[in-house]
Amino acid sequence: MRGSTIKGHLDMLVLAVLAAGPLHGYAVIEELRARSGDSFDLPEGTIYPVLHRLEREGLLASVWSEAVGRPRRTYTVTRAGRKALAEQRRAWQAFSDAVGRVLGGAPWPATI
Amino acid sequence: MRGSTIKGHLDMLVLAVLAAGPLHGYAVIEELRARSGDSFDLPEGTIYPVLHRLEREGLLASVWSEAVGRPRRTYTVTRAGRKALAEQRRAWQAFSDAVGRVLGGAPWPATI
DNA sequence: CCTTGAACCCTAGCGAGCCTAGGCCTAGCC
DNA sequence: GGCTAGGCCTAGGCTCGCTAGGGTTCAAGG
Repeated sequence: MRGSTIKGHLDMLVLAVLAAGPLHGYAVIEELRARSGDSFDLPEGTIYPVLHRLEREGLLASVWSEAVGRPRRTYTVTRAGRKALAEQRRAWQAFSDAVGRVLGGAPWPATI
Repeated sequence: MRGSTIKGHLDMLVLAVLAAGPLHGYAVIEELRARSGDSFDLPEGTIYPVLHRLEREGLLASVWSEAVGRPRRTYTVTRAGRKALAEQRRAWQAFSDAVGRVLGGAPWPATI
């Protein structure tokens, strides 16, 4: 999954894995890779800025923990974050459905 | 559908509507809007550059026609365009499935 | 007649956002 | 000592959709 097919949906993906439980940044990358079945193999330079932005926007909160000398920053989804995630899931569904209709060639959704 | 959720998938969408039959640029916009159920309402400044690029890449071919004084450029999908579309459909399916797995929370696809 | 709006075409440049490419630290193994 | 894996970070590049502007003809309305 190269070339940024992901564009515009990354926030949702990060929020989704963190909604299942707090993780530190590096673990978010591994979790995304695992859940997607190796489809999403994102570089650190992609994830860290997203985490920082989401925290700045109040959708994530972070705490520093000390694990055997190594400092880690663990992120948790805030209440606002869960709300945003729910909204983004809806948007994804709408987008995905719309793409499906265009690809399917049907001018109107088959299921009304 | 604002904010470029579409990013990275627009080529596929344009190829898809043109694969159903030749259209001119303006009609591509209307067809995308119609098929998506008003989800994709793209400005001309988005579509025209894409059409030009796809033609430059050999995925589309165009002819100028004269319709009652108004010149039109009608686009057709080339053989290479159909091949690219097929590939992009596969990529979309893979992407969409991967997103589904991440959102679903399953580390492995439920349907093997 | 003149304006408005729809149907068509086009392009320069902005801006959001992902990624490349670098940098830093500790722990553990050879 | 050197190397890898686990962890953190950021400046800047590049891609690409979109904004904002430009043009034309035709039909309708004032």
